[in-house]
Amino acid sequence: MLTISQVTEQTGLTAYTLRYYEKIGVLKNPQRTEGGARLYSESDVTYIQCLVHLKKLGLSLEEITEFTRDGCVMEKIKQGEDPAHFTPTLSKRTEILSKYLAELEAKRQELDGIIAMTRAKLEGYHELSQDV
Amino acid sequence: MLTISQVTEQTGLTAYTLRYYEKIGVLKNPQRTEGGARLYSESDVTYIQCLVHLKKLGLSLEEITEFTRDGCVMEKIKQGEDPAHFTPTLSKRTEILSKYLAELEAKRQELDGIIAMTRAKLEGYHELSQDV
DNA sequence: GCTTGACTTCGAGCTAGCTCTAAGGTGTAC
DNA sequence: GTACACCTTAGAGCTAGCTCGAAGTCAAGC
Repeated sequence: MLTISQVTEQTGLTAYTLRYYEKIGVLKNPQRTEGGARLYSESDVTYIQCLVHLKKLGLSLEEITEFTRDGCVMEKIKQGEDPAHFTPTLSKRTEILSKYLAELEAKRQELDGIIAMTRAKLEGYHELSQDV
Repeated sequence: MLTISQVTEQTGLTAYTLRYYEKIGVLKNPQRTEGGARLYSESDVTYIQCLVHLKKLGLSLEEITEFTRDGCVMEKIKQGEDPAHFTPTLSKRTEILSKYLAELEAKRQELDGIIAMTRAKLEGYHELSQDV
């Protein structure tokens, strides 16, 4: 188990930000010491690192919460809770995830376009500096 | 030449936003009618559409301004201004663009990772719904 | 027991990026 | 000439996402 300052080192987020995320519900309440200090598990940290990745891709905290809430359910299933219990919502969750996947892939196409554009521009520069 | 409301249709930005971008220097001042109304050229619109793309990728307005300012110089060169005039700064500009390209490619790698993760999750769902 | 340092909460303050309101000007249609 | 749609400006207001300060608690070391 890690303290908040250890988590800041591993994730690049500040302690302020971690507490803020907790306050607004993006992070679930972590365990506490008897004295009340936060204790984060390895899986908490993994979750936070995933969150940071998604943020870098331009997703809002709200979108990330929606996105990863899904993952939590998957974990529950894997940890042995009866999947039949979830089956009614499973198709809905599949739908959400598929939608996200499509969005991510659109984003990637867009990104590829920009990359190609940038490359072309750079080549333009190269030609200029060689010809002149 | 297009009015501001025609530009909102073509770009998806509101008139408020377009004027705001102009105020903070993200967009250059467009032409005006005698009455003072803004008139946007086709190339203005192309520029704005590019801006919107970059925004979707999570770039800040500041980054976009830095990024696209570069393109303006390229256009000047192509329009016949003496490239020798620019040669001293050309290597600097190449450097900036290269840095951006590297960033974009890192972003793409990250995105690919997330896409793979999402696909794996979806497959997990599929197996569950078939097995149970 | 006292200092030190890392933790706590609460709430105020801050930046980016819009979004809107109010008050007024312009231009075309009837 | 007046109604109406559409434009203008300045500046206030708003949300997201932090960021910080103040005041206090707790555990370890001297």
